[in-house]
Amino acid sequence: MHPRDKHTGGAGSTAESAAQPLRSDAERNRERIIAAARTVFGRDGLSASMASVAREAGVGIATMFRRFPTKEELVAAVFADRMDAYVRATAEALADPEPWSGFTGYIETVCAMQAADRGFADVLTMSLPGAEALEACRAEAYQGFLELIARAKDSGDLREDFTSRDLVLLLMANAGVLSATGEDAPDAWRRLVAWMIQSFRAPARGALPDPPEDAALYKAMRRASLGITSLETGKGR
Amino acid sequence: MHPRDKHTGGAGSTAESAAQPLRSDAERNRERIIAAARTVFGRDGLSASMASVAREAGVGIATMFRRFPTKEELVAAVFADRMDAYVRATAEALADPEPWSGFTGYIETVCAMQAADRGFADVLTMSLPGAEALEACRAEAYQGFLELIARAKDSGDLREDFTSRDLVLLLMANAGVLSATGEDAPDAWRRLVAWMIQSFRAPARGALPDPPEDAALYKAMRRASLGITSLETGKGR
DNA sequence: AGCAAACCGGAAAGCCCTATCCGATTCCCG
DNA sequence: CGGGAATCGGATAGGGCTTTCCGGTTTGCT
Repeated sequence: MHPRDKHTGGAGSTAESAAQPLRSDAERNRERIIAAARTVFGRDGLSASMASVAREAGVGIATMFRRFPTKEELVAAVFADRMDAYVRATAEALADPEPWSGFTGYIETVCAMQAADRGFADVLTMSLPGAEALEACRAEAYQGFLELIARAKDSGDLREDFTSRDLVLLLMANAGVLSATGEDAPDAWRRLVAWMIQSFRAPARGALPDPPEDAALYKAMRRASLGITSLETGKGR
Repeated sequence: MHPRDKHTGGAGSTAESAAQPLRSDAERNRERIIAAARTVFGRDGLSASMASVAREAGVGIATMFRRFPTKEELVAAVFADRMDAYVRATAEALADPEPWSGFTGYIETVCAMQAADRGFADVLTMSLPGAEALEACRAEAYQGFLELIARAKDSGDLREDFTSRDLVLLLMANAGVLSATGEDAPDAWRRLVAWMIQSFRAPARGALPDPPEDAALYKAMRRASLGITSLETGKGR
């Protein structure tokens, strides 16, 4: 009766906590893979290939897929701590006695996190259906952000027509600026964010087109999920 | 110069030097390729492969490369008329007696053009060193936009700290929103643009981080250009 | 040690892309 | 209407990426 049998079966792997301990060499490789993925995803975004991560890690391709059968599992493992920080940021923002500076500080923090890691910028603008832990964090942060919005509106600093979807819009816009400017203008995003934040401030300067529906945005994020295997084109009648 | 001849029938195509008329079947295929590219680039952006265009056009791959040895040449041929419209938009905006509405109308028009064609959205945010005609149009439109800015500042409607680089930033941000939302929230971009335009309006609501240097932005656009073979896409892309 | 399970990583299969080659086909003009 | 030249497009070479398979190696427990 070896406690170390075939394992797994059901338990996924995302939450390694309760899983069977890996053999020492396997665990070592796992760490190397995650470290390599952190580097590669941070530099190239989530579009980086699994093969390039394996190369960077110096392990065989098979080892890569054995440990992380899907890219989403790898992404979940790599960005778990970033997502924790993401959630923590809402708590910190809510701790700010000043509603408006809490609100703007949060937005700046999140956008800065995007700027610091191209992979994380991608994570924030696409849903990863296979990584429940990440999605749960996203939902939690979302709740916190709703609270930030409410506080900032109550204090009269935030425009009444601001909605949580506007943050998603900003994250997508920021991701666009970041991926376009890259290393060449690493602070360009700060200017975009500043423009937006000044516009969010009450009083309103005019009407705005309606924001997209929640469902539509969610759908968009899912569609974008992971160009895993063949971007999305595949057309060809 | 804008008089880019329509190359209908007789002579003159985009870059073919002395321009000897193509044989009828060659010309027919050329048109089919451009039409197909218009469709494919519009749907998938410039990251679409040459092969997929050839497939869509129903011609052999070799025919594709014979007519358009580089992707940039194809892009130039496909978006020549779009770029003309792009330049024309500045003239129309300058014709508006109201400086502010001319300014905002121009921005909205350009962003709408991005929304209408993912390929064009890419064209506007990356430089195509190999497509001189397009780059010339870009430069011409740029001059016109400088004029729009001057007028809007003179009338006191536009913030003094707005610079032409802010339009580039907005185009990149808009491209990000468009590629993230796609078909699922096709009007989301309008909200982003409205937020930004309201922020551009004088009086200023606060200081802004410095915009990126012109050289840095140009470098970024060049880097993004069209990396020989892959990278993004896939961006993604 | 000694051994079996767990693990490693190269190789291979399958798919898509770029770019070039070359025999077969089509066009155009005399 | 016939022939040479311009074109066509399948085929091929060369790379990447994903995913699976399998013989050889390492680990950990007895």
